[in-house]
Amino acid sequence: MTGTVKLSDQQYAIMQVLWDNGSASAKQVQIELADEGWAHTTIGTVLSRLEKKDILASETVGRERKYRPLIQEGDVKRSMVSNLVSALFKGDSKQLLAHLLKEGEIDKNDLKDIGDLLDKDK
Amino acid sequence: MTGTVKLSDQQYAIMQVLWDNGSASAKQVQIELADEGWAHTTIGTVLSRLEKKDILASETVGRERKYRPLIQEGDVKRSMVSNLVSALFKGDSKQLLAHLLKEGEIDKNDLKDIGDLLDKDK
DNA sequence: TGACATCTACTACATATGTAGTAGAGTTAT
DNA sequence: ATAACTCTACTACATATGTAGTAGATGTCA
Repeated sequence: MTGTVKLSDQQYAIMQVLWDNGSASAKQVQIELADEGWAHTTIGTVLSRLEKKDILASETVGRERKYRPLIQEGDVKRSMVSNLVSALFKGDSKQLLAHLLKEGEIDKNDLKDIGDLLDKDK
Repeated sequence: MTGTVKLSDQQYAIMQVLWDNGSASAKQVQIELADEGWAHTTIGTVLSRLEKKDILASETVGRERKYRPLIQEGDVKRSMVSNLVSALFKGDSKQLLAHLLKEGEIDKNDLKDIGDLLDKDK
């Protein structure tokens, strides 16, 4: 069981860098997330905390300390989306879909496109 | 601007009772959320905090203190879904839709049903 | 090798949240 | 009226998070 993982936006953004790269140094994270304007020490703190919670592991490779995710992005997504659906849509994903349509986040064509993709992949 | 509202699961559950009823007393909330097993004082604390943040208002009506939401459920949903899509799906709602399909949360028939509904409503 | 640059670990502090006890005001039943 | 009950306000405390400074370890360049 992967259990329920829930990350803050900040934590997710940082994990995203690790996922995208397989693993990364604090420096790399800092560079890729430069837009956010977080102090490098802030990134370091968040990384340590995630390590303490076994969400990632770190090891020194040569002179670099590499941070490596211990959980899969897909698992976290599943867990977080599922959590949102439970909390906001009474556990009914179709209501989320309906919401997306109603808010114009997606439209009928998107539905159709994805339906077509499914047919093809099958 | 409604700004960005983000509620914890617990806060959302409590607001949900207010939204469903227009407004409600702490007692009512407590009863409707009995399953959660929260102490009534816990509900009270959460209600006060939400009031302090102008997410709800309270007024004494007769001998009852009624709590009334100051923000709409739709706005909170929009805001929270949008936040999730930004954080997890690079802001692309279609990716969320794809995720739901991939995880089997919804299937092709759901897509079709909703598409039909849209046609009808139009 | 000594001054400087890097990087991580540790410390610090404010806010948010989960959780609930206690006190005090008001209500009610006998 | 007085004891019992109800309800909210206040207090309390632990954990999580956002944010970042400082110190100490290590690496690098002149």
